[in-house]
Amino acid sequence: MGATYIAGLNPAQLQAVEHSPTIPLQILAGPGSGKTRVLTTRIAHLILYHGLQPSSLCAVTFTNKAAGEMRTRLEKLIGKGKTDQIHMGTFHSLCARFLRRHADKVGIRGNFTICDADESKKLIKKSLKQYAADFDAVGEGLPDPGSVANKISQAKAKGLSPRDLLKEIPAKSLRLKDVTARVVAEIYGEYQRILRKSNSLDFDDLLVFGVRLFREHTDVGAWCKHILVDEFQDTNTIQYELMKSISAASKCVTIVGDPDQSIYGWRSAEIENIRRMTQDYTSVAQVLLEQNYRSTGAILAASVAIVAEDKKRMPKTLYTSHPSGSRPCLYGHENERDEGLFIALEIKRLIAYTGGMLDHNDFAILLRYNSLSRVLERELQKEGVPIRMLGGRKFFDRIEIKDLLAYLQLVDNPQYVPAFVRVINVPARAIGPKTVEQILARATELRISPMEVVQRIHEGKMPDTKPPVKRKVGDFVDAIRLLRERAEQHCSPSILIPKLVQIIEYEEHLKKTHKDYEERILNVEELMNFAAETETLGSGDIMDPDAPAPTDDPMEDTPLRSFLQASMLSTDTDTAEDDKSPKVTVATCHAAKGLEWPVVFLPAVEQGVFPASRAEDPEEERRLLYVACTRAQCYLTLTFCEKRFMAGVEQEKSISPFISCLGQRQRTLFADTIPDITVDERELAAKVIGRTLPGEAEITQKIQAFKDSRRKKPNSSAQSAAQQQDRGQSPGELPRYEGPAVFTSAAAALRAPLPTSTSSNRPPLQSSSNQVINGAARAHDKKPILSSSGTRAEIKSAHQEVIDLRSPSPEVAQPPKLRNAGKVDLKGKTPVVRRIAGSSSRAGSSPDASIDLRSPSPDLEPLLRPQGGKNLQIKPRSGPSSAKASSSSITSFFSPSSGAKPVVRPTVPIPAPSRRIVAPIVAKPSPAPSAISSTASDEAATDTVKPGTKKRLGMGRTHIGYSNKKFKAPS
DNA sequence: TGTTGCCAACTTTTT
DNA sequence: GTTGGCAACA
Repeated sequence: MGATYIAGLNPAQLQAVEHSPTIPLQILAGPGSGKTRVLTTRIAHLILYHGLQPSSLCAVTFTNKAAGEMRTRLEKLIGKGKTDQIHMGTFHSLCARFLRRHADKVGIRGNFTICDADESKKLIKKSLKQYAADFDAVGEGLPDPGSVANKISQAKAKGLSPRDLLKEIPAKSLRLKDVTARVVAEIYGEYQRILRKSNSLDFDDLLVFGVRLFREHTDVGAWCKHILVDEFQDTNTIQYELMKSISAASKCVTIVGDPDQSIYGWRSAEIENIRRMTQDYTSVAQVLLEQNYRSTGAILAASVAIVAEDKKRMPKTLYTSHPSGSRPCLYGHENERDEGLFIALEIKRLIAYTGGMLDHNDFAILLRYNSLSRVLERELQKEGVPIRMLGGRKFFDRIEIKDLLAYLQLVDNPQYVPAFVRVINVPARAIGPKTVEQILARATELRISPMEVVQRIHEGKMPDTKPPVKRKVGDFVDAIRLLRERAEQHCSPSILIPKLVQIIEYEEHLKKTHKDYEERILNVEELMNFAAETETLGSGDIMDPDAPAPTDDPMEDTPLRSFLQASMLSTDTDTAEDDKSPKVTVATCHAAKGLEWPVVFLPAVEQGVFPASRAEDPEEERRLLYVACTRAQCYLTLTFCEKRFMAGVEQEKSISPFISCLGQRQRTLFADTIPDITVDERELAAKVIGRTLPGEAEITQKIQAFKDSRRKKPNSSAQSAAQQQDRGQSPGELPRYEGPAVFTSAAAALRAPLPTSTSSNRPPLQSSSNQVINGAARAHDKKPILSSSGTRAEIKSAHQEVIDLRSPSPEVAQPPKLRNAGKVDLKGKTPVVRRIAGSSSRAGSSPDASIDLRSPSPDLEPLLRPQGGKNLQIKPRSGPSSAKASSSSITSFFSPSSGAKPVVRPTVPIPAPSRRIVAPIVAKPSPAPSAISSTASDEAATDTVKPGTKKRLGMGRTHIGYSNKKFKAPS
């Protein structure tokens, strides 16, 4: 059938799209294999070809962002009208939608408030205090409320009730484990009671009640003729149950997933669900998408090598039609500052050497966890590399935002206790914790909400209240009442919020209580923008478009409620950013799922980070690294440090076992030098990402400009000379910096047993256009070409000048002494002033508000950060022989048998290599054997959002506080 | 009751 | 390097 929307699909993709709508289907899709495209095309096909009503389809994604992306694509395929009718969203948002409508069927009210993780943790913490004695009895302190919250969440994800938990615990046991389990079960019960009393559901409850709703009231899900689930490998038990109950009538399911990319086990995701589905549904078909359209062969090879070390993994064949390209770079640094600087300079270098074909939007730095971003951000800022932080609910977690939302929540749902507690004394009304406790106790006693209590006090209906309290709560009660009247007239939040801010004089409150009030006021404004945006998006996005629902509850589906729900269920990743200037994305590996960038950096590929020291499942960590690596299209750089500050302590680090276990292959899969961006290399990159290079003249000019900028660093020569002498070096001498990648790989190679399988040991440097990476080719695959022999890596003599500029680390390595000295001088006993993130360049920021002592003035800057000067021209590094010669000394240093604490560096300094191993480059990749023209398929298969193009990232807002530090690029 | 300052603990990932 | 909790004071 020659429908245009299926043009350009490869055979496997086509098979998935055209698969019978009545037979359950599993699409197992490797990274970059076009799964989102297949999913959306299948939806279009179900509607356009099979004639299914859009409103009879349910499409579930893992994040709002993915849902948005799917929506955009579908609108292009089938138009906005049809797209809007599809039930689309995350499991959570779908449940929320249906629960609003059918709340009464599961014993809740339609105006329930979604309790966020923060508030539930507070509730749990409060409950936990009552159990101090229990833990005292076993000689322990109270456990972390977060861990209790986690356990409760896990129980819910498995569909277990408090009673179910209690059943598993031996009665009267005094073992810590059992005491904890018992307390958790009891707190779980109490927590649920509080939530019910507050007319509130937490994230997990949305699913729990959702399952209950669909399972017990089959009519609620009767519309569903086909359900499609994305990222199925990350569904947990309750989500699986939800899928099952929604599809109970039709039994028609399509899932897309990749067991290799299962990274949410910690959130109770069950890879097992894939197998389970084949049992629960009859005659489930499987289609494998194994052609990668995203990455170069070398990147895919290295990524697959990492994940293939998981022996329990189902082996599969991934191949790419892209050429091999340069190998991912594995680069070591002395510390995280050097690492950050290296990344900053490498970003600049790649932009220059591609003549600006790449801009900042094309770069991502993916971190194992957020706190790794701190040093990195600073170094990037110093080098003027603009970044955006991606992910988290940072915006909605801000004090000022939570305060305002709490007011609105209270307006919508007066029973919601967490909001009441939060804002009863905001702005300060002299109602302290004691009074609040009394009000709460009163509420419990009278079986009414605390809001009702203060209303009665205010109205004088509560006789035994002391007069001051009556006076104090007056403003509060009036404010809420006024807002409620407006809300009842369906007044939109974008009007309500300014009104609220005005009547509680919130800006004045911020000025009084926060030094950085300006930022916070801007955040408040941003909240208004967000409100306006949700309104224009239309309620169809929030509320169920199906069944226009003339219910008896006049409060249902108010703009306010839609807004609150959107606030609770969205991450700021989903929301717009108004600053469209190109920025480097910094994100966690988890948040990067489903995204891709031409260039990806992966800092801290170290033991204790990959895998994270607290990680429970190392294989999941391995997969996480795999997911991160496979985000890269052209260039991938893994870095690690010898030393890193963690939790305020400097720790010796070694390279991640996920890399070192590769043994010999580490050297064939990864380069220990940064890629040499030759003309060929540039062209290859342009082809992979489907762009056109600027002319060579322009490129040459950009390169020259970059070189000049590295040479002419103001104030640098004197400073760096001083710096060098400080380190006992004479000016002009190469600082002691040894490319640790060399010695680590050497050490690792000797430590790890050699791989036995010859096929897996094959160097990935083949010049075929179609490359089998791992495992055997399947029958239905296009026959990939395998270059016959393990091609010897071509050794190119380095282009000296490029090397000089390309190796930024030595001349800019931080002398710790000097840095510390600077720190002490500046900070000393000076009281710490809260940092105002990003405000320094903002016009109108009041100069006396606060001073950021941590980012010194330009005059001090050179002292703290010596830059490479012209007297620091880098000598050619010595050749491979010397690197080899010194490997033995390093080996002993890294040898696990040497029990002594490792010294920072080997006694014999190892010069970094000038040897450059460059993967053979295919100038013109031949078309894939089976007839898909690479241009068509390239375009066809993009299954991800290109950062910076149409995607909207981050709440482009002034972020304050920990890990919210956004800075502007110095102009 | 509000404010300040110090100390300690904590840093995995998210709907 | 940041944040929250707690104690001491206004």
